[in-house]
Amino acid sequence: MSAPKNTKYDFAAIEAKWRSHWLTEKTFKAVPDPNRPKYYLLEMFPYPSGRIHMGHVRNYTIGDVVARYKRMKGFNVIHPMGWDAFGLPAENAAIKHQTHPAKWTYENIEYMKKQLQRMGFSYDWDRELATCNDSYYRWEQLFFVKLFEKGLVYQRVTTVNWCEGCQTVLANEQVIDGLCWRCDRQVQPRKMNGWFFKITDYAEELLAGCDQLPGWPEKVLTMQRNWIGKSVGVEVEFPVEGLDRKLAIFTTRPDTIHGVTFMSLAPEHPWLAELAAGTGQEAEVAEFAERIIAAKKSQQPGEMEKEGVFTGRYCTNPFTGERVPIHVANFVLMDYGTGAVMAVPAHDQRDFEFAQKYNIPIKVVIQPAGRELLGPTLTEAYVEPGLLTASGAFSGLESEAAKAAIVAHAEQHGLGHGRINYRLHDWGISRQRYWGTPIPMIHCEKCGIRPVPEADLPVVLPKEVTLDPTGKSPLHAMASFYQVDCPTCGGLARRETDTMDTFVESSWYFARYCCPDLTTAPLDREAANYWLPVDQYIGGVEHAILHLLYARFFTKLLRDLGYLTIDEPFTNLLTQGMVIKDGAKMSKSKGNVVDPNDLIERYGADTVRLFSLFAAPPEKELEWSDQGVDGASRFLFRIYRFITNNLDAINAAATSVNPETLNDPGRALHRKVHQTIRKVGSDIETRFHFNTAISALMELTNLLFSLAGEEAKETIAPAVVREAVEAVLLLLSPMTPHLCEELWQATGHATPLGLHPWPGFDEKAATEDEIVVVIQVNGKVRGRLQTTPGAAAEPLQEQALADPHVRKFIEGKTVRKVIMVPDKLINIVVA
RNA sequence: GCCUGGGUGGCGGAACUGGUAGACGCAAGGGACUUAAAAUCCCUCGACCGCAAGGUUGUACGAGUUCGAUUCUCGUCCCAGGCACCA
Repeated sequence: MSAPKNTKYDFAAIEAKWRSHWLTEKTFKAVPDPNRPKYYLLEMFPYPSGRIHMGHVRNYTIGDVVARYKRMKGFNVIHPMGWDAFGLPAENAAIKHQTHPAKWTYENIEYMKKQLQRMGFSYDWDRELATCNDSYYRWEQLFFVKLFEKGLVYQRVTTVNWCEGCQTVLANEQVIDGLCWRCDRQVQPRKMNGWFFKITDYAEELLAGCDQLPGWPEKVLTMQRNWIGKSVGVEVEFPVEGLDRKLAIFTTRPDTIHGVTFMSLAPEHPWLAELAAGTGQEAEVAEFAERIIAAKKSQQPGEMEKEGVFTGRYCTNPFTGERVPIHVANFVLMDYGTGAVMAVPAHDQRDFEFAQKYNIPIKVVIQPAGRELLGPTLTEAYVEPGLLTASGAFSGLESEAAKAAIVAHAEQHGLGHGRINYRLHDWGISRQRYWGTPIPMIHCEKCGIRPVPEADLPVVLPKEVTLDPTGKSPLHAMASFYQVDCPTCGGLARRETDTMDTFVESSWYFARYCCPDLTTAPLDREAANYWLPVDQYIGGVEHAILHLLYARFFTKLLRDLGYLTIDEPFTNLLTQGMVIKDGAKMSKSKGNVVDPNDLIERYGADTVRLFSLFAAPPEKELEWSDQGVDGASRFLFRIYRFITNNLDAINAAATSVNPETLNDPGRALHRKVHQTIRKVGSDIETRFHFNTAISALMELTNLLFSLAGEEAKETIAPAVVREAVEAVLLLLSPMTPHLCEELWQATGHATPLGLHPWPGFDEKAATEDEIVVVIQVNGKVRGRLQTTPGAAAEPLQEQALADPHVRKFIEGKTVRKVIMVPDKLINIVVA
């Protein structure tokens, strides 16, 4: 193998060779081995949308480097890949192209799998799974039935988020700014029957767990904490005048309860008509509520002006006995707390604005230190803590103490009780579409809702269907599917025709990878105990709430069903940044999309991998640059050329270096080799900064080429050159595995690099024997001294003071002190 | 409005724990090789002053702490992401 000076290497041939080698040899097959430490590396699996995009390339390249690195470090690495294969795009594409979602999906999987293999990712393909396969989703149905029996799954009618475009319901997490997360259409409230997972039962544990995840980015944890939205407060009941009813409100500010001057109810509050009845306000209240509810359907939520109407009825403040008028207000939410709010205009900005608009009294009950507030002169609500005033027996207490005292009082006198509220709602998982996991439930008129008996599972999604162009699920009208016998009474019953949210599949796939082919149970205890939890999870931040919260929740569910023993699925999380081009996210509409296929074709997979690692640290955005790719490609060509042009010398060289016998350039290269091994290892290990690891390797090769290339002035020991070449190949191999394997083989190695141990470094060899110490005068660099590490301070200091250039800056001034930082600098302070 | 991040050359980005700011790469300019181009190789490259040695200045802006600040503290401005009538 020898190459003319300037040729490029045949990356297509080299990559094809190693690609098929890895596949046929099953180099990356993961087998449990109790004697070796395991390492579970996982990247978020893709939706098989057709072809991979640059985001996948980046995500999976980062993961692959870590997987390969950990393997070389001696870990038993599991690195699986699969397909998040249920979902709407398949159904929509099938409708559009007159095909079947399964056909579309499996064809995409086949194509994308080839693409991933072309990138050289070190997956154990024997563990591949697709969630649309009944061998996968059948277990999900089993979980569903078991959870139903435990009361963690239930059905109810509620107002849901309906997307007309997708013809289905969305979870709260899937509604972004009032728009559908997938098609950007305005979401509408609609009353519907649906299935829910009781995630709120786990709210507290999910929240507390955030403190047990030091390997997660703080940003993601903050987002999850906010989403769960815990607030501690009290529920108090206000008796309604003239009706045998008590109006319940939730508040986190019981300390302000003596300042209540009105009540506000949500427009959806079920008591409105009853409250207004007989007061003369009936028509106005009904009309107002209707108008506001209608407005919510078409308008994006946002800050709107506070508005309301008096219901004509009063209730009584149980603490003061005061009469409190009840209003309907547009800013009160029905689905948080009780849908009714006690209004304290002096200490809540919303209530303040409302009270001003409708001339409702403002009663100050909290006074700040050092000034006195008066209701009529307030310009905004005072929301900070302070001392209670005009609050009966509680006057004079500090707000925090007053909260506790007032809650205690309420509980003692039966006026209310302490309560914790969460912003998090139960997870609605019913989807009215076809391409998903059938919900294994049966509706019987006589027996009610019955789960499909375990022996009858799975409920297979029927393949022979004709899709309706509107998106309406064919299951709803498919008698052969929905007509079943009731498992309890045997009478005619109706099978549930909704399917599950696809986030259910992605909530436990990481566990199924431990035993993807097991047919007798969803999970193999032993395998799961060995491999789980995932040591490192890598994916986009866009899943910070949705997928990552659901997966944490499901892990706890499966633990409580006895399938898993872990509490948290992912020990460490890396959220990689987006790939952008010309400052914007790649998108068809902007026309700035880069197709990985074209790049692989033109530069080879190794170059594409190298550039995506080099251009930015993983958590930051990556600005794609065509010229940058050229640079990465040049670097690999230079390595190839150097090694092939010097192959005979390298192969003839001794395999160990004797530092004693080296000349200066030889020692310099030897030192650089060991410094580079140290730096690349720590850059990958401690912070995934592949960009600096690569730049260190570039420095090493630059030195190697200048000292041992054709322009070199002095010849250096071939053993050092060999050492340098081997270090470059080993250190670079997780990033550009094909080329490195090829050159590794060419330099006479029989075992593949992928299974070779990561090189160690010699601290002594890495130590500089000459260093430069900077001389500063008043913090400004005025000179430099060459010395050896650990040189004595005194003579150095003298040398510094004697330096002719330095003298110019000291002359005529007194030296106040001299600061010495060993092996770094000398700062002479003069005045 | 609130909560996170972040602001360093023409560009992507380096700088460990407060110690030589700008590693590495890209672009640009100059040169070598070539009939020519591509490729490759060599040199220069924050700004200002200077023939040079060298000096001044410079990490969004303004203060502060320190012998010394991109790094720590306070204030201001700007950008990105998340949440947003949650009582």
